[in-house]
Amino acid sequence: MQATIKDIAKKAGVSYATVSRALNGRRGVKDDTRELILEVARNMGYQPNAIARGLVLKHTRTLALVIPDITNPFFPEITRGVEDTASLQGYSVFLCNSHWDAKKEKLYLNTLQEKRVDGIILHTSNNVEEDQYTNFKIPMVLLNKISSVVEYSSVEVDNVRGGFLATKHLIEAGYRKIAFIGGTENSPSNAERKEGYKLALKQHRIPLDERLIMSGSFKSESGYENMKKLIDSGNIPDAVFGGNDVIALGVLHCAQEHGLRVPDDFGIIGFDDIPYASLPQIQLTTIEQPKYQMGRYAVDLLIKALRPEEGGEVKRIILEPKLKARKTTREVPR
Amino acid sequence: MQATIKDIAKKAGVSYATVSRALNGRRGVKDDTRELILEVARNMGYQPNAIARGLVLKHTRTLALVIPDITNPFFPEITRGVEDTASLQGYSVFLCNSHWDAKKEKLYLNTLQEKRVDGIILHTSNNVEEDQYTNFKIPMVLLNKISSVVEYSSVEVDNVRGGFLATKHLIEAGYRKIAFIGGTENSPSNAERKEGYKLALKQHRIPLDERLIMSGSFKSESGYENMKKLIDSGNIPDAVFGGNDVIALGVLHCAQEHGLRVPDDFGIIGFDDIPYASLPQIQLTTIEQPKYQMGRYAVDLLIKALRPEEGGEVKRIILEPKLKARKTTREVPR
DNA sequence: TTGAAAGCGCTAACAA
DNA sequence: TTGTTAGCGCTTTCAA
Repeated sequence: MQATIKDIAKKAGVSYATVSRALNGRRGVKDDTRELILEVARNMGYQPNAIARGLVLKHTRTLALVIPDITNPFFPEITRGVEDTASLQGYSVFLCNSHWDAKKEKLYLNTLQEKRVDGIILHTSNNVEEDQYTNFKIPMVLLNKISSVVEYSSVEVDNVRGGFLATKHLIEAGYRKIAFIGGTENSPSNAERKEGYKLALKQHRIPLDERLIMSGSFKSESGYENMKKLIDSGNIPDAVFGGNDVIALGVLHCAQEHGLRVPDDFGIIGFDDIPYASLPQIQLTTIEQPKYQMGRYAVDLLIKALRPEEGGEVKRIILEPKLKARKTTREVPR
Repeated sequence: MQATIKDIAKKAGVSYATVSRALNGRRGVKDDTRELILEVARNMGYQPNAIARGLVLKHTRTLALVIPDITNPFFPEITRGVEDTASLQGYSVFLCNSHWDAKKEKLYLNTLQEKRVDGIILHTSNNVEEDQYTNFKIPMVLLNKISSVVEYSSVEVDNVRGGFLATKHLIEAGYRKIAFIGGTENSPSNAERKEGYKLALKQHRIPLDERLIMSGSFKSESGYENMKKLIDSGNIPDAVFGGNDVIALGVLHCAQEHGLRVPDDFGIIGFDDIPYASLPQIQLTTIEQPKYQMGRYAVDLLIKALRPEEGGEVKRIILEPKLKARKTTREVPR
């Protein structure tokens, strides 16, 4: 059994209130007694019971990160950003994988409330019901936009701008027949990227061809399939903007299989800048999201919201996406 | 403020012990009162306080996973295995990144004890001091071998066998001058893989050339550098067994840069089978570790150890590594 | 500077 | 079947 404050009190011959004061560095304890108590505590290998403390203090110094799937290469860096920052500020973090499943997500949110975490960082699975996050009692910050009425603080990347940047790069590199192969239809991020795509085409007076706009899921196979459809249709684009890197890699694979020469005859750009993308054998041109920073900012926002003076207020941090021109697109002439 | 058991008791006009009984599905509560209580609880949006419960029950239904770095592609799948399994059994899991730093690891282990997690799954950073895990009060299972005297349960892959399999494959594919480019010198896993390498050479009567055995770190750059050294030395191998996939990828990059034709003139095999490895553009031959399963088994082992009847006993689960022959080695004639 | 005591929200032993 | 009560390990108020 672990030593408690009472055990120390007995051994040191003081009341346990004094032990608590000494251990917590509160003032109003004579230096001699403090030293004695600390000494005794050390000898007994005392470790404060955070559960008992949490019960009276009403906070647990615990945060939670709820994401769809840590196995998806987009999330580990965010997770590191979250964990590093939380740890620096004295918080531990629960990791929960929702498996892109709204039911599972809801279940997690519930247990996390029961465990009385101080705050939650959530990257929603899509397909979420409107009332999913209503009457929620714990501070929360979002890592992606949800279309719901509820308003939470969030840190996001400017997806419209990202989509615009991607498409503009393709155009400047001389590609003209540009397709958008996106992820899930009902994902707000996906919709915004598509919007940026349309914006860029318009600005450069390239007519929009609806047959070149596809959607599916945020997976490699979806990119492959959609690219194949495009090829089979005979209406073959000379470049593709993929809804994310994983999709883009699927497209790339399909393009190469069909003998399209990348980047000379066919350009491809992704979104996210997952670690794969920069591998020397891949060198995928993409739009970078500052993933680690997103995790970092989310924690900062959350911890600020924990302080009662600052609570309540909804803040949004919008981060800038950045073009990473690599080898799957032609060089832009200058 | 959240509703408590007392609030429910008051509203339902019963004692709060009865409420506790009803809520926990204990028998000895009249059906009518139970229904009433459940109804009231639902209306008040009651959520049990896991902290208070933990204080009296002396367990928290939480586990912790301590790994070096979730950003390292080897860990996300293990993590999923851990989290999925834990969640299925009603446990939440803390994620801690030690950054390959023994000090930080120790710090984490300490806070985790204070938070009274029920058990810990640990993949140690190397360079760990002998007494790091001694006088430790919480059940723990290890994901890699530590050279220390302390004995913990563990789930490991048979690294000697893995190293043997890798080298044997290279030999059977017709390569003769085979180098081992490993990770950190003091990593037990690394040492075991090297041992398997030597074993295979010996069995096939290929003389050991110590100049072909290199070590460094488990990073891509380390593989690149060591391969470069080999090339510069003039003593160029016709195949390399990399200490892990990331190293192997570095070696591959270097080899390609120097005009070595893979796999015809130069073969390369890794270890781990990280997600990158199977990318169509990479197709790295490697030794697979059952990562997800390792996480799963670790949790099973840990939860078993939590039950007092089964506690104490040290168990080891040794998993079989498997060859994944892909495109960076020649086909084995049959 | 120190101690006594209440109370955080819950479970469980005991009594009724 | 239900209620009373003690106690989990701690912090904090109040009094000494």
